[in-house]
Amino acid sequence: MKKLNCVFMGTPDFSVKTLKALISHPQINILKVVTMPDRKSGRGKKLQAPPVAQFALDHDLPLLQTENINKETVFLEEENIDLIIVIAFAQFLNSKVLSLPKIGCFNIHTSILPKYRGAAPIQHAILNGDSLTGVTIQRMVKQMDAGDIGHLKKCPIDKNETCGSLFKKLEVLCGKEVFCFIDNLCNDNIAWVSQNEDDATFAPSLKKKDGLIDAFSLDAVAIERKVRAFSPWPGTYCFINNTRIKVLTCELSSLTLIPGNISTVQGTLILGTKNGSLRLTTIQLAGKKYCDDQQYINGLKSSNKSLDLTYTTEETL
RNA sequence: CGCGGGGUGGAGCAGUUUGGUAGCUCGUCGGGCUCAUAACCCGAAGGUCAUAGGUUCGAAUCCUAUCCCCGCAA
Repeated sequence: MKKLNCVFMGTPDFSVKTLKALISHPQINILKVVTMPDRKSGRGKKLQAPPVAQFALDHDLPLLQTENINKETVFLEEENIDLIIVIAFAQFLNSKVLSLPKIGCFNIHTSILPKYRGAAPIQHAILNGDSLTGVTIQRMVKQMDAGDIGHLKKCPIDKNETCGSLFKKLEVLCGKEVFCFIDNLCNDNIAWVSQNEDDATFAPSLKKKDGLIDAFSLDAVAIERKVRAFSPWPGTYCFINNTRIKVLTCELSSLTLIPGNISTVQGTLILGTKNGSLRLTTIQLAGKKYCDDQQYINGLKSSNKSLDLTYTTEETL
């Protein structure tokens, strides 16, 4: 049987496992890998290739790095594309690109569509305290994540799940499911299901500023979810004694403190919120390594610093 | 050359400005107290102060180079 000519579009680490899975599929021929251009990033602002680009280079796959695929005139003249697989690509495809492949464009999305359409479905699932998420493969249309669903695999969310741990689970799952989906596609064994627009919700990408822990306006349960949803990126933060700290992990506490009050109780660091209180179990001071609250308090005691701490939501002078 | 913080017993920190005995809060080990304890009391072990040079009678501290870790920003 003739192999399917496939174009893969993706950018971050997350999409590499799916590309790997596609490579391993006997009926897939990777015609081209499309990804974002190299960017200056990291400490020192060095030019860095996106993980997918690096993978393509390492495996001698034809690579196209572009800011906007819709403007790649040479690419748009390709005539022998059978399908396009898109996962975490961070670009919209216009109708010209969507109509390019003979079979279609398919997007792998990490939520149970139509819930959490958009860039950050995993984060929002944790943020909302969901116990179930999944991998959905849909036929792409002009409206984002709104196409007919051809494949769905559900995945539970543990109580202590962080975004990082869920990402790891889902990236593996994406690889497996895309393999399975290709099988079904080849065997013409897919029942396409349209999405119910009334159930659609939107999951916008998180920004660094969204990571602020506002104990005055959020309750303890919401903050605890937020810390998990924002871990490891972009991370949650607040200010103690006018120093920026990251909160890496926390847990609900039964102690009662007024909102925005922070204090050390039996060697633990407790923050009062709008409703309930939290123990900040792992924190990180700017320029320092992460440490648990006990160690942070040991350091305070040692340097004769006061144990009377002040919590704020922004830097003040 | 984007901006900045840091490396000191097992952990977290002070000490560096002004060079002169290695210090604090914990942990560990031993002992005591206790019905008991993560509580309390007494004692002990444990450190080439990131690395390499330099200045000096003398360097954790001052100078130079290198390595490593991290925050911001992207």
